[in-house]
Amino acid sequence: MSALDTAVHGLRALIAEGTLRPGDRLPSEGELCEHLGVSRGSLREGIRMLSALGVLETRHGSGSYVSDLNAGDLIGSLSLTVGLLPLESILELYELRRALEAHAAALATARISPDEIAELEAILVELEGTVDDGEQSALDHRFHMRVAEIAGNSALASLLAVFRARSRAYRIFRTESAAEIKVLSDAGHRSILRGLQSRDPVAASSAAAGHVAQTEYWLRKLQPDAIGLTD
Amino acid sequence: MSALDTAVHGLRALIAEGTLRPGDRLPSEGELCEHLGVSRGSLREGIRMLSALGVLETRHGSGSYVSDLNAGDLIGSLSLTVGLLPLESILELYELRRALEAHAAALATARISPDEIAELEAILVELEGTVDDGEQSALDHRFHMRVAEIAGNSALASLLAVFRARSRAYRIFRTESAAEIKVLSDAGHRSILRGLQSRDPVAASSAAAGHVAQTEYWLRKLQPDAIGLTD
DNA sequence: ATCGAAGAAGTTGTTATACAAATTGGTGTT
DNA sequence: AACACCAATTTGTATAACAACTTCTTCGAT
Repeated sequence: MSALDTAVHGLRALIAEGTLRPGDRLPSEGELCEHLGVSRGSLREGIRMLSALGVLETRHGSGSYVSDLNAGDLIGSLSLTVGLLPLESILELYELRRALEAHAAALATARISPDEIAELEAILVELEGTVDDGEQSALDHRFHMRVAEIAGNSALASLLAVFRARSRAYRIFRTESAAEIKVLSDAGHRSILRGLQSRDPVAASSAAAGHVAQTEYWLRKLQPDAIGLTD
Repeated sequence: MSALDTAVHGLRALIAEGTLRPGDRLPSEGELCEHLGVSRGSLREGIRMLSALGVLETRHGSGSYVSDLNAGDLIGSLSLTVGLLPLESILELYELRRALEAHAAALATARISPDEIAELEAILVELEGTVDDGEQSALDHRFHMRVAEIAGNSALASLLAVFRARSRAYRIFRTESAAEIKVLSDAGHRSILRGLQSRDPVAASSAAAGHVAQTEYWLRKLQPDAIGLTD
């Protein structure tokens, strides 16, 4: 077993067995080196691996701390890498997104409050009133994020946030089909909101699925044009 | 910007802009240090972060290589950390799993072949004939994994594999309700397979959703007993 | 007594150096 | 052509030293 493996497994074990709990500060690097029997360099590489995965957080001059271990944050650690996926993988993620957005919409119908309905309404009004592609993208993002948050499952919201972050890189609102896209996109959002208002989970989820499928269709169609900045 | 950030962003940029492609070997650590202007230690920490996320792979004595960048492998990198999540998060993941297994079953109805149906049938026969909890868990795992693979979306299959890996830690087949669980579990699997055989996506997906919901119910109910080995 | 500045101690961040361990490619022998 | 061997390259590991930051204590002024 390599020194790096020793460090990673050792640290992970300290958390898994409860010796270190979320929020706790790890012993200093010096102590951990002695405890695990590895050099400081190897230990630091191990700490970095776990911090890349969202398990640890390090503060310069203070120490390393165990993160709040929740599904949402751990899933969020994927956001650094999804930007590297090729278009083929993105389309796979769209298929997932379709199922997840539909599920989120269905869950949201059961939990949404009048205030939240008004909030979504306000977002849509603003979205329908703008033609700037950057604003459209941002408001579209906010609308879907709020629905996912209202659904009340942080893992679901994080997963959708990761997927959407990647999708936004392909700016379909900037293509020559932008006008047509906006009309159908606005209608799709309205349809989702109607489903939420009437507390009809089937209507909301099918509207969400249809909306994502529509976006996916445009992305496939405009693929050559849309691939712009990978950020 | 810290030296570590310089290293991570520098490496990521080399991949994002296409200078380094999947399968390529990175320049040696010495060259990268000079190119990025950081020390070897900082560079190595950066490489470790990206390898923890499934973007790079390092071979002792040979070099570091860019991984096959696909959604499945990147999602698979979560498997190291989901084992650290508390039960509360696991139940969130179950809700996701319910939606995803249902989606996978629906997709599978459209793509499954007669051979694959026979394969699933064989797994169920074996599963129904055993009472050993380890075998039951393994066969249950194989059945669901095959369905996810047949669905043809590697990101979906990986995500479900990650979730299921965590669920298996809570060995509900070993509780005092094992007998009752086995009867309903077997029936649930049969129901899913019937949906696949008849190529009825609604039947298959609702059977899958019901099966997961049933498992989730048992986990909630047996929570105190079931929490055994986290590994 | 309270507040604030200064400083000491502790911790992580970064670099440099040296050597061990593994792979790779070539070389020469059979 | 096959094999063993060696040399070069590369990653793995350890150690040392110092910089940068945080935290807490101490001390002094108000």
